[in-house]
Amino acid sequence: MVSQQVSALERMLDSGNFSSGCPTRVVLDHVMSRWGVLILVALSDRPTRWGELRRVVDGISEKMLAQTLRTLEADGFVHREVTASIPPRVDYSLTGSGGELVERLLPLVDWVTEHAPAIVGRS
Amino acid sequence: MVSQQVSALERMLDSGNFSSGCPTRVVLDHVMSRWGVLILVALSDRPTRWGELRRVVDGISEKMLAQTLRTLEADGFVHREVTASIPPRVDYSLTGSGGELVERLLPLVDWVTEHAPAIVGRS
DNA sequence: CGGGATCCATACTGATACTG
DNA sequence: CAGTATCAGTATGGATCCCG
Repeated sequence: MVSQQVSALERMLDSGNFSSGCPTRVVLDHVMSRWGVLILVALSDRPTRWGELRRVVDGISEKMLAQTLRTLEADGFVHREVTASIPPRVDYSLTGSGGELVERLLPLVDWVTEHAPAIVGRS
Repeated sequence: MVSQQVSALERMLDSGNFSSGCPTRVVLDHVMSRWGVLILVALSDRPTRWGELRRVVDGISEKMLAQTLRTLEADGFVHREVTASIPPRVDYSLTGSGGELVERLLPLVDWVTEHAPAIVGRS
């Protein structure tokens, strides 16, 4: 099934969906942001600690890691669990909602991973 | 099938995949950009003209529309067809590669569209 | 170890004007 | 109609320092 019954274009035009500032656009901006995707994919396997995320998401600044995690937490995609110890420990994991989202994100990321070399190579 | 055989986290750590500046990251940034997603989804239905894209992708500036289209064209996801007439006419459509990509993009966008109101509502 | 606060550079936006 | 060019204002991201 390549297409959908009601075309995406129709839905974008009708009913104010996809209008600037609508809920869909807001969430899409969070999820599809440069770092949002990578963090969600990194969490798809298992709960991960702050420092581990920082290493695995190559190139992210501490600011953007914190900011993106807070946004994803506010959206209900990521759960933050603090263990009060010395040294302190914070684990991040996907919520049920986050899991559903990542389930739909991985096929896309996998496809890009597979085809990207050929694409960039010929630019 | 919620998960994959080899965890995404492992793949992010191993083999320099997902390292900053790698082809996957570059293409991902193009596709997952604020406007990239919306333009690709808008084109999923049928070839679309410049002016129509401008209207359907609410809030985009002419500058970003032109820039994003050029990037997606360079990546081989979008085809640009000029009809030399008066008035001039330019149609944009998905390439085969772009179609495969959008096929994996739509389930994600659909899921977000369905769940976004509840998410933003409780923030 | 897990952040918060701050400052600076860049990227994006919006408006306007101009072209083939 | 389908763009390109330019400029000024703003949002976003990165680097660094600091703290519990």
